[in-house]
Amino acid sequence: MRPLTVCAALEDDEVRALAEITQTLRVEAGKTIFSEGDAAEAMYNVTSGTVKLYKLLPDGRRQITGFLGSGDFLGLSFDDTYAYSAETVTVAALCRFPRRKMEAVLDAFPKVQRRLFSMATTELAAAQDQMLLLGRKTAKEKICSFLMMLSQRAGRRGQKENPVFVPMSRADIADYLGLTTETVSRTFTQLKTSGVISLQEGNKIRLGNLDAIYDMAEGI
Amino acid sequence: MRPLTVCAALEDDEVRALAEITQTLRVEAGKTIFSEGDAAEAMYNVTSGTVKLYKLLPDGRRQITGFLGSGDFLGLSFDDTYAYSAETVTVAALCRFPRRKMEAVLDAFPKVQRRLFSMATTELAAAQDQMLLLGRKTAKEKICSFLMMLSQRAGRRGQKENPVFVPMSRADIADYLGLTTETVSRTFTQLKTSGVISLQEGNKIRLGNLDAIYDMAEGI
DNA sequence: CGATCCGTTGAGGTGCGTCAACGGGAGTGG
DNA sequence: CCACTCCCGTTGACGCACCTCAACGGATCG
Repeated sequence: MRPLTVCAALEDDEVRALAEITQTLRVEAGKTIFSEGDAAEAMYNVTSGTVKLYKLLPDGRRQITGFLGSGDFLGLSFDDTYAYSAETVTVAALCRFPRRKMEAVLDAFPKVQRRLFSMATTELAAAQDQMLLLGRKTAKEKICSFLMMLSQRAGRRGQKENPVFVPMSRADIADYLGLTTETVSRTFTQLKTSGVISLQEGNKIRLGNLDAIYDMAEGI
Repeated sequence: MRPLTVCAALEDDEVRALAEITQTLRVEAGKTIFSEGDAAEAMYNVTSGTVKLYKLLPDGRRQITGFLGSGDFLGLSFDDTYAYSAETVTVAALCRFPRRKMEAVLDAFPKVQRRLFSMATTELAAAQDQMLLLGRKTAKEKICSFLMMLSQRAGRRGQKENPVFVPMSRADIADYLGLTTETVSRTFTQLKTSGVISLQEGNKIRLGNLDAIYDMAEGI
C-alpha cells in the first residue's frame, strides 16, 4: 500500500484511514471505468497500467485529455457527475475511494487534502502545456512533444526512459494530439526515415537524440 | 472585502487572516503581472477587470490558456516559478497574497484550502473543455463556444448575458482558440451575415438565438 | 496630418484531413 | 492446419479549411 502516491509524506493514521475506505480493482485493457455524465460516486488512483481520459462531441469526434499511469488520480471533481470518460489502455489496477468517505477523510486530514491540491495544480500546469500543443504546434512538434512527455514520465516513475514504451494505439495518439491516425503514422515514418527515432518490438520506440527531439518539440 | 470569492463560506477569523496578508493593486490595461519563469512569489485574486494567461513558444507563437475575471485565481502553483505569463486585458484590480504567508494560512485554515482545491478542480474541467475545443472543433464551433462561454460566465457573475461584453482583441481571441486574427474576423462576419450575431457599440456582441449558437458550438 | 494600431477583406498557398487501398497479425472456425 | 475475417498501421492521391501575405479604412494619438 505504501508507494501509493497520495500517501507520500503522510502519517500512519492517515494512511490507515485511507486504506480503510479503499477498494482495489483490476480492469482489463480497453474497458470503460466510467463515462462522462455518470454520477461521480468515487475517485480512483491508478496503481499500475495506463488509463485514458476523453471527451466526445455529439458526432463522435473525440479528444483524449490525458493518459494516466501509476500514481495518477482520476475522478477528482466537485461536480456530482463525471466531466469525462475513463477507459483502460492496458490492463490496470486501481484503488477506488468512495466519494463521501473520501470527503470525510479530506476534512479529517488536511495533509491529504494538501497533497491532492498539489496534484491538481500540477495537472493544471500539464493541461496548459497541452493547450499550447493543441493550439499552436505542428504535427511533427506534437509527436516529438508526446514522445518527450512519455520518456520523462517513465523516468519519473523509475521506468526505462529511452526505448519508450508506447502502449496506446495510433488512434489514441491521434485523438490526444488533435490529429488523424494517418497523420500520426506519416509523421512517425518521417521521423524514422530521418533517423530521429526507430520503432522496436513490443510497442517500444527508441529515441535517437533526446536534445534534438526536445528542440523539435519546441519548434526550434 | 467580503465578496472576495475565496472568502465565500468562511468564518470571520479566516477572512481576517486572509485580509491581513492581502495587498490590493490596480493594474492598467495591457500590463504584465508576471512572466513565465519568474519566481512565483505571490498568488493573486482578480477582483475586477479581465486578465489573460498565456504561454509562448521560442519563435513567438502564443497560446492563451485562459481569460480570468473577478473571483478567479492566478499563480496557483506548487512550483517555485510561474508556468505561464499573466497580462491585463482591461484595467484590473487584484488582491495579492504573498506565497509564504498564504501557505501558512492554508495550513491554519483547511476550509480555505478546500475552497482553493475546489476552484482548481473546476479549472481543470474547464481546461479539458478547452482541449476538446482546440483539438477537435472547427473555427465556427470555436467562436460559438467562445461566445457561449463569455455569456455564461457573465451570467454567473450577475452581469449582462446577452449583449456579451468582449473586451479582448481579435489577436487575443485567435491565440485563445488556436486560430489567426483573419480567421476570427472572417468567422465573425460569417456569423453576422447569417444573422446569428450582431456587433454593437463598445465591444459588445448580441447573440441572436442562444440555443442555435449552443448547437453550433457542439457541432450539431 | 503623419504614424500606428486594429479589424476587415481578398487572393493564393499548404499542412493536414479525407477517402481509398493494401498488408500483416490475431482471433475464429472448420 | 488452413481459410476467413477483423482490426490496425501504413501509404498514396486528392481536397479543403485554415494560414499567409497583402492591401485598405477607420480610430486614436502626438
